[in-house]
Amino acid sequence: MSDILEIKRPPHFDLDKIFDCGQSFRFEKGEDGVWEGVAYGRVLRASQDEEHVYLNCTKDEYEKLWRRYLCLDADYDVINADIKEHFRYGVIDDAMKAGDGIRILRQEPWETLCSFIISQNNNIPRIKSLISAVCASYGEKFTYDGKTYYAFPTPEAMLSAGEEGLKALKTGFRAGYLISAAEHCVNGLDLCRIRDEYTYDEGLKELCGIKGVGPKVASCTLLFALDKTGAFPVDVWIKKTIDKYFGGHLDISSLGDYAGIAQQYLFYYERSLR
DNA sequence: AAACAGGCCTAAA
DNA sequence: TTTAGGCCTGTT
Repeated sequence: MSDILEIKRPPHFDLDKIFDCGQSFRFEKGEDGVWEGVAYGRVLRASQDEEHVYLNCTKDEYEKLWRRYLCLDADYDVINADIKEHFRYGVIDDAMKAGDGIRILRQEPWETLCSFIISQNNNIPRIKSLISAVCASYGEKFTYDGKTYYAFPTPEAMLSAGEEGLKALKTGFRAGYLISAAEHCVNGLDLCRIRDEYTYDEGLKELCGIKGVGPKVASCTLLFALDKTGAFPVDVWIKKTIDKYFGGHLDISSLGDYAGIAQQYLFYYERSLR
């Protein structure tokens, strides 16, 4: 077994909500209560109790990668206070209470883009199984702790899989969209540059230039991977929320720098009512 | 059986 | 510029 790093569990941090709120698709909770998944080409195992969070990494790896990935570098008291200032409707209080503990992960840009391309017109179990199939077929295989895992395929690997190769995995009409995204990335589209140098609006415009990427997929990529916490993805659940609590209209530009985190609270809350 | 699932594209007004 | 159908596949 590898080293286990123990860190103090901060307020507003709950692995169950983080991995179950719909932002990521490659983590599963084991019988032992440990969340396991592959990100950035490595296996992460994470568990928690009241006081601590436990991670299968060294202090160095934590500082370099997982601290940021898990968004343990952010102060959610500050973020939550900002959200409360920007939302005047009562539902936000219920949503923040229900969703307390969610953190917006910093996922891999390319993987996130593809994941949300795959998500369209699809349900979550199927999204997960499609992503898993794409990784197993075209991702780099590696071994960790005696078990086999697959990284998410690179844009080059996705391209060489070809539309037919992806369709064989039952991705359907999304296969062409994945190829389109891969072409953009292989031909110079630098997602990290969108993260580091572009505004939200510039990033949205750039991503929507990819065939098969519209406002929803683009804003999910901006929010879940490219550090644009102001991005506010509107899917069917958020549409429902807007109709139900906001009189059918919501001026997204007035919601502040953390609108996307509020969106995730609202999304989680509305789904919890099912 | 028909509708729907964490949208987007295309064609047509 | 906005609005309806259609789309791969699977589940209810």
